[in-house]
Amino acid sequence: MENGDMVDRRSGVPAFRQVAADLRDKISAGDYAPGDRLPSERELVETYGVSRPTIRDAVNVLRTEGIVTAEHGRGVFVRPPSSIRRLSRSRLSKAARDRNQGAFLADAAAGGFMPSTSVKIRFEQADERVASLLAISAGDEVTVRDRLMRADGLVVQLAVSRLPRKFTRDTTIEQVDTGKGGAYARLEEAGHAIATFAEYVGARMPTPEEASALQLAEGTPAITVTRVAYGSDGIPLEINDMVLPADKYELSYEWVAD
Amino acid sequence: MENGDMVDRRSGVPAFRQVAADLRDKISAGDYAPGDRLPSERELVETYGVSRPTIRDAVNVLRTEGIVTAEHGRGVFVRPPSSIRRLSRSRLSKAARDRNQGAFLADAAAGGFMPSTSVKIRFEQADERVASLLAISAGDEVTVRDRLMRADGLVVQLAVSRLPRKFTRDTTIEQVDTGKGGAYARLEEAGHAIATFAEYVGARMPTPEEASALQLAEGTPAITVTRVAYGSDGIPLEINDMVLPADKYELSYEWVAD
DNA sequence: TAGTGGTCTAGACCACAGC
DNA sequence: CTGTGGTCTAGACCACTAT
Repeated sequence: MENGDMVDRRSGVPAFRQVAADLRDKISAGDYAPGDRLPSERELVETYGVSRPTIRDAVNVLRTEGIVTAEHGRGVFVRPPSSIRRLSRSRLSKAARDRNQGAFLADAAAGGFMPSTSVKIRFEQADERVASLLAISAGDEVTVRDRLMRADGLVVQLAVSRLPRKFTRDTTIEQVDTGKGGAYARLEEAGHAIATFAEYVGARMPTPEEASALQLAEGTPAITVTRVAYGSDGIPLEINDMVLPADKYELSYEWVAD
Repeated sequence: MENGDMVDRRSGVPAFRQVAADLRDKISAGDYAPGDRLPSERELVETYGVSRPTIRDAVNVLRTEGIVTAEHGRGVFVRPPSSIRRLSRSRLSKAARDRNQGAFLADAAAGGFMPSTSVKIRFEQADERVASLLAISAGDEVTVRDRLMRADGLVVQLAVSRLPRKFTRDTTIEQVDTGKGGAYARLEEAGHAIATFAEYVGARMPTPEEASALQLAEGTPAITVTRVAYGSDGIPLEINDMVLPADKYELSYEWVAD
C-alpha cells in the first residue's frame, strides 16, 4: 500500500477491501509465506489507520477466500497449500474390486493411507431425483448405505449409496459387512454385473453438517460426485452420492479420443 | 427459534450463529421460499433482540454459504437454485470437432445457447507445472491461447490453453482464428493427431479476478478442470486450464466397467 | 500474565432502489 | 422521500494460547 500503508479514503473502494487487497498482494508476493503469522489485528489497526471491526472485515474476506485461517489465541496464518490427493475415477476395475471392498479401499491402497469406514444401513422411499436416476418409481423402496470414510483417522469422504431394494433383498448388501468384493460382487452374484459407470461432478459450499464432519476450514468448498452404476442391460443398479473436501482431492479421468 | 425468536444468551453459541441457524432452518423449511425477501436487517434486530452488526454477521454466514444474496437498496433474497448445465466430457468426438471450433461450441450447440469467445494469444516460458504436464523443460517456449467464453452474453468459462511452441510454429494456432476444426485440426494436419485425453477436476474459491469475470455471487466456488491432450505416441500436445462457475455447471463422465 | 482472536453494542453516515 | 443494505467507529468483555 502506498501512503505509509494507510487506506485511501477518497478512492471509493471500501477500506476493508483495500486492506484485504493489500494483505492478499503481500501474501502472493511472498512477504507473508505459507505458515507465517500475519500481524495481529491490533497491529493492523495501527498500520492501516482503521478500526478493529474494519480490520476483521478485511481478514474475513481472506478467510472466506480460503487463503488464511485464524486460530483463536494464536493469530492469523497464511494457509499452506494442502497436498492434493488425486483420485483416479474411470478405474473401478473388477480386479481391484475383487481384492477388497470397493473404490475407497482401492484408492487407499494406492494412496498408502490407513483407511477405515463406518456404515449405517437404512431403507427409505425413493424421492424424485433418486427415482429418476435409478429408473424406478418415486416411493419405491431403496436400500441406503450411509458411509463415512476415514484416512488415517481423519474423515475424508461422505458417501451415500442407494440401490433399489428389489436388487438387495436376501443379500449382504442389506448388512453392514457386505463380504469379500463388496456390494458390486453381491450384485454380480445375483445376476447384475456392473457394465458401465457415469459420474456427475459439481462443487458447492458445504452445509454446516458437512463442514464439521469433514473438518473443513472456512472457505473450503466441497466436491460432489454422483456415480451411477449400470448393468449390462442399461438398468441403473446403484447411485452413490459422495462429498469430498475440495482442498484434499482432485479427480482424474482419462479417455481415448473419438 | 423458541423464546419469541430471541437468542439464548446462556447457550454458549454465539448470537450471530443462532440467528444464522434459525434463518437457515426457516429457509429450508420453506418459511422463506426461493426468491423471497428476508425481513430487513432492522426488522431482524427487533425480532432477535441483537444489534445490527450482529444481524449482519448472521446474514454474512448465509451469504458465504451461498444460500442468500443481498441486493443493495432492495433487500436480502433467498437464492433460487440455479439451473445446472451438464457438460459431457469424454465426448470431444472428432465429428463434433470437425463441425466447429472445439468443445465449447459443441457444448453450445447441444445446450442451445448463443456462444461467443474472445481470444488473446501470447507466448511465455513454461513454469514448473506446465513443463511437467507437457513433458518439456521448464523455460521452454509455449504458445498460450487465453480464452473467455460467453453464453448469451454472459461469461461462463475461462480457459487458458498452452501448447509447446514447437508444435504451433507456422500454424494458425498462433493466430486468433485457428480456422475450421480449431487447434486440434491444425495439430492433426501437422502430424499430431489427438489420441487420448486426461482431465483433472478440482474446486476452490475463486480469486477476486475470476469472481468478477464470471460474475460469481458470494459463496459460489469455482470448478477447475485441467485437460491434457496426448498424441498417439503418448506425447502431451496441449494443456487447457478451465475455470467454471460451480453454480452453473456439472461435469459428466461415462466409462465401461473393467 | 500478556497477547491473541471472538463476540457484541449503539450508534453514525453513505449509496442504492423504488415509489 | 422512505426504506434498504454497505461501511465504519470506539469502545467493551470474553475465550483461548503461550510464557
